[in-house]
Amino acid sequence: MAKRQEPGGAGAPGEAGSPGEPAGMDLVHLLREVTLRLDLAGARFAGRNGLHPTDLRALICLLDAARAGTESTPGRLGERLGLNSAGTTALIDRLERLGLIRRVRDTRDRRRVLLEADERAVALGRSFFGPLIDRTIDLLATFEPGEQAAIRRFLSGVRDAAGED
Amino acid sequence: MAKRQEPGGAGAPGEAGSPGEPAGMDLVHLLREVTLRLDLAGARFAGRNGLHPTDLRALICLLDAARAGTESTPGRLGERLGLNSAGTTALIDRLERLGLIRRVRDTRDRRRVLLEADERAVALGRSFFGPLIDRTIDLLATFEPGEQAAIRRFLSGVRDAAGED
DNA sequence: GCAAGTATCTCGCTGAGCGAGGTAATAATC
DNA sequence: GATTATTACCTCGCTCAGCGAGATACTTGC
Repeated sequence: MAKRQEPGGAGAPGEAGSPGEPAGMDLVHLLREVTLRLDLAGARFAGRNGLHPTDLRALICLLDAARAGTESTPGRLGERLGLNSAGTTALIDRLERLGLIRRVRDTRDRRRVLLEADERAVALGRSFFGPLIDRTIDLLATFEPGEQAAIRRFLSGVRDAAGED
Repeated sequence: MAKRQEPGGAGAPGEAGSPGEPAGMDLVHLLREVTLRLDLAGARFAGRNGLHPTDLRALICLLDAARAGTESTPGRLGERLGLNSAGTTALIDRLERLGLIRRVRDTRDRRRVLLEADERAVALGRSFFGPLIDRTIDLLATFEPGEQAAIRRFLSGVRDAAGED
């Protein structure tokens, strides 16, 4: 499990990855590994709570939107998760059956359905992200403000780079 | 889409996120968003190439192992992806049917099957990660060495934090 | 009021992944 | 060196997430 003990600084300096790879490549692999680990952690948590990885991702989207003060609808959620309308309906059915969200008809445009996250969903999200958040914030405290800004800028850049095709 | 335009420094100093959230929380959300985007990019790429998200993740694992000089077996792959043995067999069947990997009996321990990635798999992996790698490396070039080290250390920390339960 | 457009849902289907159990090969015990 | 346990992988039957196609309900423009 701890097989990723890189040479550290013992190898050729300035070329931490495999020979022949451009410098900075190790960071790309690291980033990839982070996403894989977070995915697996999400899948484990989801399974433990009787839901699927997609369900958890959907909850996160809904809580995100709620926090940002944006209204959530099936259409938006499906688009954000890369699901078609049928899959989105099934997803929302599952979440509603579990009592995590509610469907509410929009009174202005009565074709639309608004999705409201239940208190239970908030609690569930917190119980998943809580420990991770604590660890991340502790970790973050070990960095200088300038370093934190660099990390922030880097992640923003990667986010934008991943959004493009 | 660009709704995440935070106040910057205009609000209460040292409290960049929503009110009531601990400082550094914005970075946690950012990290989450990065993983979501990378996941979606992977799913899109997978779909475009006639395979599933899991298939792509499996390929990445296999290529990783090959790069690290480690032998790959169904058991290890399944464990790494969180699949049980039946699912792992089906996964390997798919990849083998597509000509992306080969099964080879280990001559030392003839219970074991070694998984070899085909040249096509390497090319496929490159075509997916290539653009992303280029952008990331370009992005990375805009950081001081000290900042790069901070990013590296942060990602390592998150990776380890996500690995624990 | 009617046609066109939009948001969501329903139906039938495919196939990824699971649980249970089977088959070789190796290791341990006598 | 036969017997039992363990390891590594595979097969079978099933469930259910997600897809494509089409239906339904509502809004908007003429």
